[in-house]
Formats: sequence, C-alpha cells, structure tokens
Amino acid sequence: MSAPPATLRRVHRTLLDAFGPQGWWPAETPCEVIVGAILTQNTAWANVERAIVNLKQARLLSIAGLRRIPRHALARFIKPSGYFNQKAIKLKAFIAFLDREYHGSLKMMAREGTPALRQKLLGVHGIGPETADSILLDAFGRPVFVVDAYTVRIVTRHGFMRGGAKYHEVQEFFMERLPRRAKLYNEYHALIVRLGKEWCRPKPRCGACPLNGDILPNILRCRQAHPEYTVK
DNA sequence: GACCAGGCACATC
DNA sequence: GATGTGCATGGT
Repeated sequence: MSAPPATLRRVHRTLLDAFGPQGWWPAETPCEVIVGAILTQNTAWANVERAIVNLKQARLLSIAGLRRIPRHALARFIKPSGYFNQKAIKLKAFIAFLDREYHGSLKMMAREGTPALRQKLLGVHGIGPETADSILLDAFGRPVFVVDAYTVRIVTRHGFMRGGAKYHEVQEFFMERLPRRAKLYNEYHALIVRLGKEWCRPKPRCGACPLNGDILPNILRCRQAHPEYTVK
C-alpha cells in the first residue's frame, strides 16, 4: 500500500487546521456513547439527537432505564433515528449481553482487555465492526481506529488502498502508520466524518471535491467553490 | 419524488 | 467470499 506514515499525519494536520477539533463523542456518559453508536447506524446524527433527547426526557438513557422499558415502548422513543424496531432489538440485545457477561455493569465491562472485549461485542446482535470500535474508542478510551464509509472512500479514492478494501485492512492501514493513541484516533475519525459531511453533495461531484483527487489542496478549494455546503 | 445519512443481519449463490 | 436486500426517519 502507498502512503507513508507522514502522509497520514499530514492529512490529519490539514483536516485539523481546516475544521478545528471536533469534540467527539458528543455524549456525557459511556452509556450514552453506546446508545448513540447503535442509533447512528446508517442514520444522520441530527435524527439520532432527537431520539437521545426523547430518551433523556423519559429518564431512560441509562442501563437501568433501558433494562426496564419494554422493547415496543423503547421503539417509540427512538423513532426519529429510523430503523426503530431493529434498533430497539439491538439496544435490548446489548443490555442482555451486559447483564449476562458483566452483571449489568459498564464498570466491570471496562476492566475487560481490548481484544477480548472487541470479540465479545462483535458477538452481540446489532454490533458490527464500526459500532464495536466506536464503543471501544469513545466509551472506553481504547486506542482503536474506527473505520466508516467516509474513511474507505478517502483511502481508496486517493489511491492509498485498492478499491474493495475490507474493514480490518483499512483499520490496519491507519493503525500501522499512526501512534496508538486514543485521542488521535478519536479526532482523526471525527475529522473524516466532518469532511464527509461537508463534501460536495450534488452529483456529478466537482473536481475540487475533497473526497476526489488530492485531499489536501482540495479541501480549501472545495470550500471556496461551495461555501453553501459548509456545515455549521 | 429521489437521494442520502457516523451499519448490520440475513439469504442466496 | 461476494453480492443483494430489508430496515425507516428526516433533511436536501
């Protein structure tokens, strides 16, 4: 694979200069991170926020709250985040897992080693690689690089990796070239998502689209060409 | 009205 | 192992 470590550091620096620190994960507790990670699957974050607000107002945004609320009722509260029936099942599956493996305690879960915890999370219905890694990184501070659809687009469209690269290959690509620091991985992933949100949306995309061609000069050129796409 | 969004499980070949 | 499909709301 092309792209030496310095290139990935340069991309990070450019994104940080362009967008500033992103302050992820937008949550107050590990429980809220986990709920958000499940609710945001293939869903715009703005819709997830509505669902989170609903849960908070009903005092359900806690392990105990999610445990006591029946699944059908839970689905109603998270409706704005889409796929609400599926996601209600997923949240319940996580609680059942937590109860089964860690006596319902996130603190006990936090004592588990990263590789073992990752394997266990992947065994939970509704938790795939990205959700598991988001939980590891953002709820438990583990140095695990989170890969999402934007990340794959960036590394393949810039020729860092071949098309069709798998999740773990993209993850290794970053982790082998960057220091194993949770803070860095957190900021890097958030910046990639920010870039994705702010990328030229109409198709065909213009040549300055920062997900096409060379990311570094194109970020600023795209913002100049399309100020209307700047995300608040 | 079409397309997209911070995926995942499941069926089928 | 690769590919296709269902899941569902809300913004553009």
